[in-house]
Amino acid sequence: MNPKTNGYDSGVTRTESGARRTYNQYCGLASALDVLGERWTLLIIRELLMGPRRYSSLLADLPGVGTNLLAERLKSMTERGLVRQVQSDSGARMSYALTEVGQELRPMVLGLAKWGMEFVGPYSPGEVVRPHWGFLAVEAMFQPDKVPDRDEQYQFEVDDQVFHVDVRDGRAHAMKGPADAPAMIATVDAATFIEIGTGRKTPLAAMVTGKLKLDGDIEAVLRCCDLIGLETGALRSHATAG
Amino acid sequence: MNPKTNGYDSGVTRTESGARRTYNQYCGLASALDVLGERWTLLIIRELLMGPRRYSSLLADLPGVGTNLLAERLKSMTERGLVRQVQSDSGARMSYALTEVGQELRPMVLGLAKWGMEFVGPYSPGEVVRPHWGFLAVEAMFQPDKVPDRDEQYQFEVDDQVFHVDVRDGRAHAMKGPADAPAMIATVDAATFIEIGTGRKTPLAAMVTGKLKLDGDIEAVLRCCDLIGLETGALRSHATAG
DNA sequence: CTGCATCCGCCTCGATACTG
DNA sequence: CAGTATCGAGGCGGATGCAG
Repeated sequence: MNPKTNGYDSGVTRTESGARRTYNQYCGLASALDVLGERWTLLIIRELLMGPRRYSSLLADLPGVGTNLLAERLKSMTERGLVRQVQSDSGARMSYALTEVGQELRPMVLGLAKWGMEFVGPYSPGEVVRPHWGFLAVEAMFQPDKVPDRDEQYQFEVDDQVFHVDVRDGRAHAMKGPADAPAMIATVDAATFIEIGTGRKTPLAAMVTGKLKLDGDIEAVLRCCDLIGLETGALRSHATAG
Repeated sequence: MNPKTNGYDSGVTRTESGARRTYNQYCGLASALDVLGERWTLLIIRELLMGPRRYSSLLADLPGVGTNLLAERLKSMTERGLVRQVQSDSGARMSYALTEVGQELRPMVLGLAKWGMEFVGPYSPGEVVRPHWGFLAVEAMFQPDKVPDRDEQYQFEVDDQVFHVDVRDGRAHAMKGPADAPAMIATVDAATFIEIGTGRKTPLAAMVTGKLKLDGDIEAVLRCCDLIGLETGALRSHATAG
């Protein structure tokens, strides 16, 4: 509409001390991306969504980040109120935790994680996998309209990490740690777990190759698969056949 | 062997033709960010969420992007199946439109836009504003539990753009173009509209300074404000007083 | 050892010029 | 109008330094 003389400054805003690249747009999404859009930021938030983490722990689970960049991102996120430093439970060392504002990103992060499942290819050695990412994957895959009627728990043991899904009053929640009385226990390695989540591998196929072990009531297994949107046709017929 | 080039770089995957920086993580979010995380990509999707757009139109509404980068992003998004080229309604020229996969990003984009509202400061001349961003702002601000009982329409005229909210059967939808029978018409400039959305300015304050004009039933205005989460206390008392 | 800060090479980005 | 080509600047990644 206007010619190019509408007085903007080329999309880059610069200050004396910290040069920071902003979109310079008066818009909620642009402002959100000014905060979150730089490299690694949302992955750091993904890590912190599962609880407070130490600097070195973040560094270990985000290979390639570079220590200076991680420190700079954490500082920036702290200044903007997404992250705060908290006392680590064991000792006087500090951990980083999400603030309320940071926690508000959970639904969007989960939505992006689910959306991105479609772009996850077959697992290739050399790619980084962490078992606790399966926790978020399960949370992202919840089908709100498929929550079982009965209250029960499903436990997942992914590599060395244990978490469970708690179904209660028609709602499902993902929780860290073991369940009190799991109706089903799935034991699996992290890569296979993600691979099943993407739909590239069915639970049955993973069981056949020995990558996945399922203990407990077969009906509970099927309800759990329905809850997280996994295909159960082959598994169902296999169960009745076996 | 050169010690700097031994092995492979973690975090960077390189192919012969197009070098592309990926997180190299077997995770849905990381894959999503490999697709969406580069600069300008999500802002291009924001533009396309409101309908097909021409190349030059995108360029005009994304100042600072640089033509090469816009072309490269559109090509990449087309290859990945987020975007496709469609026939423009007027003439044989091509426009860019979101595919089904691209449309699936709407809730996450709206969520981020709403979240980012908190980081939008007061409007400073020099920042870019576009009236159609108000369309997305309204969509992002919908309070699903505050949809009015009665079916009605609210029309918004932001600079030269007209859109409306259609309330029907307990659901609200944002639509392009004028309403059939609007119960309320708001006329406002784009900057003020976003400023109200962020909560930095109340509708009443904007009316007093002449930036916002509200026509129609005062009760409809109040219902509309409730629907999009705007503070109505002062407006309500002002209406009864006047 | 943890939690950063500094330095350096490279790749992405942004602006301009240019072409069909 | 719809891009492609080019080039300088700076963000990013990796290695290293250093204080507590």
